[in-house]
Amino acid sequence: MDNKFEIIYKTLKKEIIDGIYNDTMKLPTEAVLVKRFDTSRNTIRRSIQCLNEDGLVYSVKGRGVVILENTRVDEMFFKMGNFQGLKALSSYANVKTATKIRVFEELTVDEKLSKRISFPIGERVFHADRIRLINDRATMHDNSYFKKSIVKGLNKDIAKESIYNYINENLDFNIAASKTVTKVESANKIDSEVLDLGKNNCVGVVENAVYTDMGKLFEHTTIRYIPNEYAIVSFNQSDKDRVDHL
Amino acid sequence: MDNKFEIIYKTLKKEIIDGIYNDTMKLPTEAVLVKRFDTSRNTIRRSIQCLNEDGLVYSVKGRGVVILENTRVDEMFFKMGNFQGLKALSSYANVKTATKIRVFEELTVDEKLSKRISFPIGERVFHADRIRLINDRATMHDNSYFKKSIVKGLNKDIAKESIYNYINENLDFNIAASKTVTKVESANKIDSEVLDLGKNNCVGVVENAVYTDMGKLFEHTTIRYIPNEYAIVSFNQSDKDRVDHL
DNA sequence: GAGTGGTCTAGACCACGGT
DNA sequence: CCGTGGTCTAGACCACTCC
Repeated sequence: MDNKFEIIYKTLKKEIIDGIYNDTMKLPTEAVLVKRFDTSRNTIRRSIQCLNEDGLVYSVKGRGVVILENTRVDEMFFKMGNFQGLKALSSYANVKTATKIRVFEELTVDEKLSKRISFPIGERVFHADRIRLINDRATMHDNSYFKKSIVKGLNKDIAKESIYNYINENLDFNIAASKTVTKVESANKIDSEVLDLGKNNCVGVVENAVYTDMGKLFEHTTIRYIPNEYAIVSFNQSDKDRVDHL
Repeated sequence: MDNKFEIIYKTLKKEIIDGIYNDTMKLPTEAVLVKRFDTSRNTIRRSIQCLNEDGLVYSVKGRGVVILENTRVDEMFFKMGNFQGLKALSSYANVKTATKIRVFEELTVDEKLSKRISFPIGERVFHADRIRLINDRATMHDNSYFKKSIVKGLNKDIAKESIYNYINENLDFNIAASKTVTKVESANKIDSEVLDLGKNNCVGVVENAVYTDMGKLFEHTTIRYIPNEYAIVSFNQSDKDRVDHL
């Protein structure tokens, strides 16, 4: 799985991290890279685009491809694909995780639920309400709905382990993308009951809508998690022109 | 500023939102679009890439470009460029905003500060500590550091208004990108003093490192904000292959 | 004006999905 | 097998930065 543009991307990435361009803080010009890698300009540009998405470089017309200074933030950098994008602030070493199932049931989406999770009224769904324990502390509370028509054969045992493993290994679709809303809210009665909040009376909330590669929304999960344990990292660019006007 | 690929992008975006493709939930094939817009395939692919970045479509090799189902999340969708990416949950209508300056000073980065904000030791910086009021409520506390060598001539009056307007109108660089860490933390003593937390004892925290288009880190801001008022929205894709191994 | 990245063209071949 | 998107080439012209 190593395309030409990926090889070039990885090569340049390593060189940037190793500090080879620290004198100029710029990449060589596209023309130079074309010659060096004996490839076309489009392929070079594709590689540079990858570096850009990583937050390593930024291109300016007429000036060149500038290398962005490093920050402490980079130490925490990662890509978030789904709810696991919530990276534990504590190191992963010596972490004991477990899942406790509060509810696992099958039900039909009514009007109220439909408004909340954007599934059509009448859709049959699996509802899984789970607590995530880290080192015996209840740090996360996941409330998930899966479309039965897509995630066939889901059951309590699978929910206790990894639903995503089950999908990857047994079902005929792939997970393509997700849309996420992140908030901070006052803790409600359930939060204080099921999460180890300690003295804290607020939670982080992530609402996550997940899509199959057929374009179908198949999962909606609301995660409520305790403070001081998780972080989300992202890289953002001033959209040079395009504006969102949905 | 309307390139060909942008025109096509906007056209297709409108058609998707208008539901023209709702029967198949797929875009026409690239070949069809090439003919329709009388352009090259690369340009069509560029337009589709824009739609993809908006979270509207997802391409699958051999199958086509699938349109993603809509969700309630889309109602809140927006691009976050810097700290303003914290979108107020309350509507923007009838909102009175104000800024109160707690501290404005010039200082030199020492070792402790350097570790926190990734500016080199000895760098001269402006330090602005500001409270954002929305409808007379203290909802956000910004603690910002700007490199003096880059943001020349910053002063208290400018900090009271918009530093970004000042940069755009008076300085010779542009803002390129930012890296962000988002967390939830227990409120500290200062938080309870300066923010209208009410009964809440936690805050949302955004750490933001901002870059010029010369690749220079020039601003570090830590925003601490009250619960229940702000949300961050994002679109994420399963990186088909590329993995981050910095 | 010289050099740089941004847009665009018109092809080619490959890998995967569905029939 | 055919149709689809993914990769890649080898050019062209334009817009911007910087000297």
